[in-house]
Amino acid sequence: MTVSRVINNSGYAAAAVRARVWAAIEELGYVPNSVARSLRSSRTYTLALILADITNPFFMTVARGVEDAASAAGYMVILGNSDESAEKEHVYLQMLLQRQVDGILLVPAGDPTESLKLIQRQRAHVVVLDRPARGATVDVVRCDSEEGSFRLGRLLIDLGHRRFAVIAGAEGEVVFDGRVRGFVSALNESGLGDRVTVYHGDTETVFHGLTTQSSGYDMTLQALAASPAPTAIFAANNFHAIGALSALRDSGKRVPEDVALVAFDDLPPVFVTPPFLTVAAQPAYEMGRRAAELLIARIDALEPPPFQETLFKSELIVRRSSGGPVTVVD
Amino acid sequence: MTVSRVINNSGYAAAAVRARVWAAIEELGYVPNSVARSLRSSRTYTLALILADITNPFFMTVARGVEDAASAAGYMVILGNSDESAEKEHVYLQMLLQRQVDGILLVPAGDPTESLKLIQRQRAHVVVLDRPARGATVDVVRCDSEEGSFRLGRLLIDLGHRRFAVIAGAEGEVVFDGRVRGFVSALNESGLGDRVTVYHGDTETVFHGLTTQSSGYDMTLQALAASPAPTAIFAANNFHAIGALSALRDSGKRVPEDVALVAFDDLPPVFVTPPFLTVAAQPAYEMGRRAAELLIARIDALEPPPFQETLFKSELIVRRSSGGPVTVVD
DNA sequence: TTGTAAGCGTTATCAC
DNA sequence: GTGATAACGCTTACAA
Repeated sequence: MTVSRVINNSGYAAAAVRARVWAAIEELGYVPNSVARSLRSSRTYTLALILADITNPFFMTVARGVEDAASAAGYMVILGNSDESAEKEHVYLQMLLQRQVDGILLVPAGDPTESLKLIQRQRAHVVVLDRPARGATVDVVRCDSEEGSFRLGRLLIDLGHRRFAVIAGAEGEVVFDGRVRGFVSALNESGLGDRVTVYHGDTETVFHGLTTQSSGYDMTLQALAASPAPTAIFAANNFHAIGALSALRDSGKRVPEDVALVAFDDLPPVFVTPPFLTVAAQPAYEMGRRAAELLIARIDALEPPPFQETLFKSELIVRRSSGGPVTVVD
Repeated sequence: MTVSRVINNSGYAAAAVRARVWAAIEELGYVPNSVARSLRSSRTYTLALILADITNPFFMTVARGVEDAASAAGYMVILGNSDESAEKEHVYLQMLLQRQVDGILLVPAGDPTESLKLIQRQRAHVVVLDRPARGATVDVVRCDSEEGSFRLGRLLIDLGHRRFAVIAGAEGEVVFDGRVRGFVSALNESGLGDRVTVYHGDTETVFHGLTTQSSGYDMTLQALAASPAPTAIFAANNFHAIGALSALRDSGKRVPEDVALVAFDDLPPVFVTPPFLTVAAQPAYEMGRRAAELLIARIDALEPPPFQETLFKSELIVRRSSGGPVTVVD
């Protein structure tokens, strides 16, 4: 007991005793057992981060933000890749709740209600990351994709484009839906709603690096074959954009001279030389950090603060791929 | 007790009782507490992965391999970024050992002996990843950088190059040293050892995305200013390579027509379109997976298998940046 | 200022 | 087949 008090620096302990305790700790190489501590205190100082795939540069950056915030507050982070499978997510959740993690940062694979119910029944804390959680009572940290996509649409319109293609993931995926909606509503607002064709990948291609990329490739070829062909393409995420770039190159189209290309989601600047794509970039690191901070604040809070949705704005980064003003005869 | 037996499917339990137990579990939403279980069994089914920076595409891929192997075996993974700081590594280690993780996958920031001593004193298991652990009794999983770099050197020689620059991280960093050594020894073998200048970044630039990139940029400018100027450059990692590409572009040099460029470490294909760099690529995913499998095998082993070093070969991927045969008058 | 008792939720052991 | 008992290592509450 005295040792416990010394280690935790709580309660009384004579200076002499304290010194002796530390000496003994040093000599014996004693390491406190946090498992026992957790059992007693029902606090593990452990968070979990469930995301689609750490291999996606967006999530990788989010993860770094989460980890930084967590470790600054003395928490550790367990990582899980759901691969956009609600079932995998469910399995992770089970394991995590058994482990009594203090909180979970969840990028939900599908409809989050089931998962949230599970989590909240165990009285664990959650923050939903990157995606909306309609009608649920949780903290949400995400980026306003709709608004970012809207601005990309406006940009293309202002440059003079009048024929558009959108290449996106499966219909019904919240994230893609928001992006498509934002882009299209910019067109609608200018009375160009009938000048756009939206291509959807299948459910397999949701955010999976190579898969999504090749799906982006295929859809771009389709779009280019249409008549009249689009003069501008909006790729709903970075993998799609890369696939689109390949397809355009293979079709002998120059970007941006022949076809303009804009995308949602930036690639970290280290990877692309020179940065080329015009994008609406999500503040991935900040999102991760904020989500973790929010979660920790909720965990530490004596009385639960009201739930809130933190909506980041994406940053419009205009680079070469969107090109300059064009004159479209149509 | 009976409940415990039913849940773990161990020992006797009448079918009727078992059914009643499961029914009750369902009804009450009972979730077993693995913290208590761990306290009792001194097994947490948790691994830790300490790496330099998850934001590095190499480590990100390693992490995915680790996570896949771990979750397949029922383990969870705690992630830690050391940022190449031995001190941060030490802090993580302390926390992890307190948490009684079953095993640690360590990409050591500096000399690993201290860390290994710490880990082994707690009777936790370790696998050292990506870097050698000279003279230590541990499992090591890494890639033979020296051999891969050697082959890149040979490639350039065979193409006819006779003036080389090497841009690398700080001298004394094991990883860079190996790569430089491999490359230079290829030159030595052909009597070209005096035709190479090796540039070293400072210790700040070890594997940190933007920092390393800009250091690669600077070193490349230096190399190009030398007289006679190199006709081929070897970048010791992917960030250096990207910095080199920028510097070459900004200097008006075409790659590979004016200067050939090869690099160690590939970038995942999603990041680069079209794949352009000639590289010695490490099998990052496989390395992570294998390391985790090895660690788990050791944890589960009744009697400890002998320690082993698993040395992967890097794959030589010849792409455009190395160019075709050249005739160097020198 | 220090130490005793009890309990956190499991499971190994052994009686019933 | 089932259940009582103790123990894993810690901390809260209270007694000395």
